[in-house]
Amino acid sequence: MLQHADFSPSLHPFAKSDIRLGHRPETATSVLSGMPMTYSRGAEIYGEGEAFNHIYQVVSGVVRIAKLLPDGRRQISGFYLPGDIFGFEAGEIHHFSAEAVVQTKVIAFRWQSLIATGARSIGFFHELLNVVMKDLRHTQAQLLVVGRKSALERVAAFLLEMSERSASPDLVELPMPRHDIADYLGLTLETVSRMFAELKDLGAIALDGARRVQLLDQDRLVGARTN
Amino acid sequence: MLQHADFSPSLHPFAKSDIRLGHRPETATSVLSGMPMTYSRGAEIYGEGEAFNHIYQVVSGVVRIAKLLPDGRRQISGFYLPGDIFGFEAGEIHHFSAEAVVQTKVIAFRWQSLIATGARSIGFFHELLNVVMKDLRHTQAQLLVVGRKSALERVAAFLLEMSERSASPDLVELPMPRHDIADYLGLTLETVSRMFAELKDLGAIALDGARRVQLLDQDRLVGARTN
DNA sequence: CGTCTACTTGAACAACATCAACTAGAGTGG
DNA sequence: CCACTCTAGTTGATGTTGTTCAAGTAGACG
Repeated sequence: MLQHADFSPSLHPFAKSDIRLGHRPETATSVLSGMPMTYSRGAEIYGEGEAFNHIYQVVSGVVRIAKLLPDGRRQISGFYLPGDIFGFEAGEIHHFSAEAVVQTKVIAFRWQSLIATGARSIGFFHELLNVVMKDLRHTQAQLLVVGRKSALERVAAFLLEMSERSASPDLVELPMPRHDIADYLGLTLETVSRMFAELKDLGAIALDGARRVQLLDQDRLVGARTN
Repeated sequence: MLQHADFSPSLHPFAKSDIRLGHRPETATSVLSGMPMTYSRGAEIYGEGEAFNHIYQVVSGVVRIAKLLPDGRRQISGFYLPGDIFGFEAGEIHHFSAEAVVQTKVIAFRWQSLIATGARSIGFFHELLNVVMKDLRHTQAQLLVVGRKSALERVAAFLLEMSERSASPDLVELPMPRHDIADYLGLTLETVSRMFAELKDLGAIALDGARRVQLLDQDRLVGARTN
C-alpha cells in the first residue's frame, strides 16, 4: 500500500471553482464532455513544446507543472489537486510540462470546443477567465515567496498552502517527494529537509514519516512565513 | 530634460495584443470608452488591498506591479510598457499594487462594463482571456528566472527581455532604477550593479550612463541567460 | 532479508547580502 | 555658469545563507 493517503476527491471534483462541464444535462453535445485519462506516477500529461489542444481538470491524484533547463535545473510553478484546472496557454504550444506526481485521473477538455461553446454562454467565459486569473494570482504569490523569502519562510509558506488545500488543516499529507518541494520553492532538497527539521525543533510541526506533517502551532508557522 | 528617453508610444498604444476598445466606432456606448489618467513618477495607480474595479492599458510611460512585505522586502512581478494591459484580479481586491515608474498615461476600463459588453461579442472574451494567459506565461517564466538562475543569468535575462520589448533591440533604455530591477529579479541593487559590470567585462554589453545599455554580443548574453 | 529509493545530517564551500565608503550625474539656486 | 545638494549608482570588505559533496538512515517493496 502506498505510504501517502490517496488523493482521491478530498475536495470532490467539479468543486466551487469548477467550470462544471461534466454536470451538464444529457442534452449537452458530445464535444462538450471531457475525455477521462489516467496517468501513473511520473507519467507526462503533456510536455514542454507540445501543441496546446486541451485543458485538464484533476479528478484524483496530483499534478505538477514544471520547466526543465538543459543543465537539469527545474522549476515547478504549481501543484494541482482534485478539482483544479490546469493547462492554459496563450499560444500554440505548452511552455511548461505537466506530470502526474502520483497515480492521477484527469478529464481533458478540447480547448477549441470550450471556446466555441462558451461563446453561447454568458457566464462561461467569465468563469474560465476567473480560473486563469486565480492561477495568475497564485503564480505571483509564488514569485514573492521564491524571490524574497528565506528558506524557512518558504517551507512554512508551502506547508500553510498545503494545509489550506487539505481536508484536514492540521494533518497534512504530502504526496510529493522533497525534490519536488525543493523545485517548487527554489531550494535544494537538502535545505528543505533541514527546514523541516528546524520547524520541528521550533515546535511548529511534528513529522510522522517524511510525508505526514502535523501542524502543531499554526501561529508559529505564520510567523515563520512572514507575510 | 530626462535622462532616459520618454516612453511614449514606441509600440503605439492599442497594438497587436490590444483589446481595441478605444477603436470602436462612435456607435459604441460611453461605458465602453476608457478613462484617461496621468500619474507622475512614483505615483500609485492602485494599492494592495484596494477594490478591483478597473483594468488599465498603458498609453505612455512604464508601470510596475509590486508587493511589499511588512519588513520592507519587495517583489516586482512585472513592468508594463505602452500597449500593455494590467490590473487583472480574480477576486474583489488587488493583491499587488501598481505604480508609475516614470510619468505615465493609462486608460482605465471598468471591469464590470467590459464583462457586460463582452458577453455580446464572441471574440472579445477570447482576447481578454489571451491577455491574461500571456500575463500568466510571463509570470511563470519569471518564476523560473528567480527560482533557478544565478545573478548573472537573471540580469542577462532581464536585458534580453527589455531588448525584445524595445524599439531598438541593440540599444536598450532602462526607465527604472537599479532598485526596481533588483526587486524584479530577487536580488539586491548592489548585486545587479556588479552583474552589469561583469557583463561589461565579458564584452556582452556597453554602458552609456546607468540607464542606457548597448547589447554588443547578444549570443554571449543568451549564453549567460542559460535557457 | 536484501535492495532501492527517499530522506536526513554533517562539513566545507560559494554565491549573494550586508555594511560602508566613494563617485557620477541631475537638478537648484546664487 | 558655477557651486551645492541630492539621489542613483558603483565598488570594496566582510558576513550569512544556502549549496555542494559526502556519508549514513529509514521505509517500501520484492
